[in-house]
Amino acid sequence: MPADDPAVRLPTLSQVAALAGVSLKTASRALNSEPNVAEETGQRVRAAAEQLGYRLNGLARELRRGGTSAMVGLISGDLANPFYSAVASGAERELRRHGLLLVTANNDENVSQERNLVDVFLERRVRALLIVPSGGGQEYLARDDIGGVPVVFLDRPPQGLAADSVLIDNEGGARAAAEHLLAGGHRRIALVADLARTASQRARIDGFAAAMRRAGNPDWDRYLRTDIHDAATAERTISALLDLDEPPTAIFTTNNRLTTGALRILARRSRPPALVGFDDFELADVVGTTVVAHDMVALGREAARLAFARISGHSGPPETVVIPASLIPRGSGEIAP
Amino acid sequence: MPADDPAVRLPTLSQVAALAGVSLKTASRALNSEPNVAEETGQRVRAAAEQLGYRLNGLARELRRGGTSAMVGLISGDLANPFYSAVASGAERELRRHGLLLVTANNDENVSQERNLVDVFLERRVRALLIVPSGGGQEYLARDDIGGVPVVFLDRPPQGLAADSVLIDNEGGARAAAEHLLAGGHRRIALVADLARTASQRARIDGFAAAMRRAGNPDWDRYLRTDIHDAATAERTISALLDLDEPPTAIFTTNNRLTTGALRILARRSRPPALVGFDDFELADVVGTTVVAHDMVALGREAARLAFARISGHSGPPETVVIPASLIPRGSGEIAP
DNA sequence: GTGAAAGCGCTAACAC
DNA sequence: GTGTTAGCGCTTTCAC
Repeated sequence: MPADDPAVRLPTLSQVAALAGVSLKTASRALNSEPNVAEETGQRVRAAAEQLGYRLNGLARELRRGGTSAMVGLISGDLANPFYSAVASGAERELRRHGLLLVTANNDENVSQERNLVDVFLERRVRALLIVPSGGGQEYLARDDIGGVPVVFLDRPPQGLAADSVLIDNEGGARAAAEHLLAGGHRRIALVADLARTASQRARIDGFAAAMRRAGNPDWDRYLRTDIHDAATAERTISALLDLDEPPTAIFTTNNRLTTGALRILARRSRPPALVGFDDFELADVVGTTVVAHDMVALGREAARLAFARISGHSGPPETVVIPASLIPRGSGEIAP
Repeated sequence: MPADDPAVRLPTLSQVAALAGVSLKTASRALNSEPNVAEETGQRVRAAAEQLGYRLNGLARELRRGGTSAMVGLISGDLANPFYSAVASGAERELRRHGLLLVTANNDENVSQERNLVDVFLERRVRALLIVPSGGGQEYLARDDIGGVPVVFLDRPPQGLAADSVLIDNEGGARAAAEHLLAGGHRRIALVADLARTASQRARIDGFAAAMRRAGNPDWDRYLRTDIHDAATAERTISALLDLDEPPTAIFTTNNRLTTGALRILARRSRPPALVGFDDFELADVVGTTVVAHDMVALGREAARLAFARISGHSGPPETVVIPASLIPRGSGEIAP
């Protein structure tokens, strides 16, 4: 039996109507529990639908209702990264409460791929777009150019565009990390950061730098390393830092991937430096890693909430929700210089 | 400007055609690069589309082409669990290669919720369903009842139904864990397992049990604990095991969540028992945890591949792909009794 | 090479 | 309370 055997084609509403001996519209009314259907008629229609195994064709409904679907698109980095999957989890749960479906796509941290995905999603007539931008300007997402589809930015603010966004308090979190290490007596503190072109990394670097300057620690940037994007590079970078003549006595890593790399290196050292990492992670409590934590599931949830408000017709100026970030001491950040 | 302002409605093909001064069908042909369009005409149509910011309405196309969409649905547990998000990541990447989109939904580990989601997905006319079943029978997914939509089962085989599936070598992996601990001289080995009603947990339990019996270790089930579903219960269960008069000298946990719970408890013990966990996890190398590892991204990828084959018309009997599971010694599993 | 007409499956508007 | 007609935006047939 070939896969496109017409015998397995799903029944349509008019087949249900025919079986029930009513008109198309009456069947529609009955199945959508609209008013003005006799109890007995409704009964008969539902029985016919049941018997045929009828399922509404959502495509047809949505086309008729205005060419818009029940889907919300999420464009982010790889879901294999726990940061993005937590966001997806929070968004999906919130959307499901409103009968909306989450469609995910991986931008491969690549701007042109991201633009492609936006086009793909718009063609599928998503109701809203949630984007963790991988960089670059987002002017092309101007409201009028995308048919008025609401867009919410996650983790990084939009560039060249005003739109709803949900951000982490990157600057505050990084400042807290710096102040914690300074208070612990550290002066030679290394900052190991990811791609400096992303706004979130920049904010973390800036927050850290501000705290350092305020503490009268001006040449801290001897130990500044940015654009470290993968774990292997992080490991090499940190090894090199520790092999300096005057090695840092503490390290601040600005995301979970870099923190993981750091842990691999520090585990092999007999007298490791202090470590604070941005982003909490599974087992951080077991390993005893001090982190700047924030609720990533909440980030996704809030983004979905903003999107739903817009879908429901809420207008008004763009809103920004800030997710707090706070330091959790667990040992690694409390090692003395 | 209200959100439903008609001014922001996306332009349609006939508007493009009108602007280009050609018929609807010619515009369609030009934009789909079909043959029999004069070079100059195509030029004009593309210019008009560009000028209006035209985007194809995928809903309409798919309705006309037979009521089937470009989406593949994935129903699994919470994406916040790295197991499921790795599966989603692998599936999404593979589907994207074929122009398909992944729609995810969380079954909350709940059978009736899962049936709901299947209905929702079928209404949206997904091209295929990928399911990590949360339990129960799947007779309702019989091919003819769901309009011939291909279904692929992940991690757990279908019940009451023959269908494609991608499984982990649960039994072999569990056996390897048991044999490793036995070879290390352990006899009192605890088995801490999740919900025994799921086939994957059952296979892990069975593989372990078989190895125990073969080793002449018949009353091993003194230390058998099943239906431990959350980390807190796992922690309590393991604490209780270690407080027995004759405590186990080794523990085998049958998934990543339980392993995490075990690590929390063992970290506080001065002389911890040996530990082997099913499922690899981030930082397992840093923590030094011996695990039974398998490629979860590959699991998602293979499932997507099977689904795509069916979508492309491949018929034939159901296929089963088995993802190998192998033990990686990292220290915790090599502790002597 | 191009176009007119029909129709995918459904819902909205307006009869009766 | 029920039915008829039209049409969402597109592709398919068939004519020119």
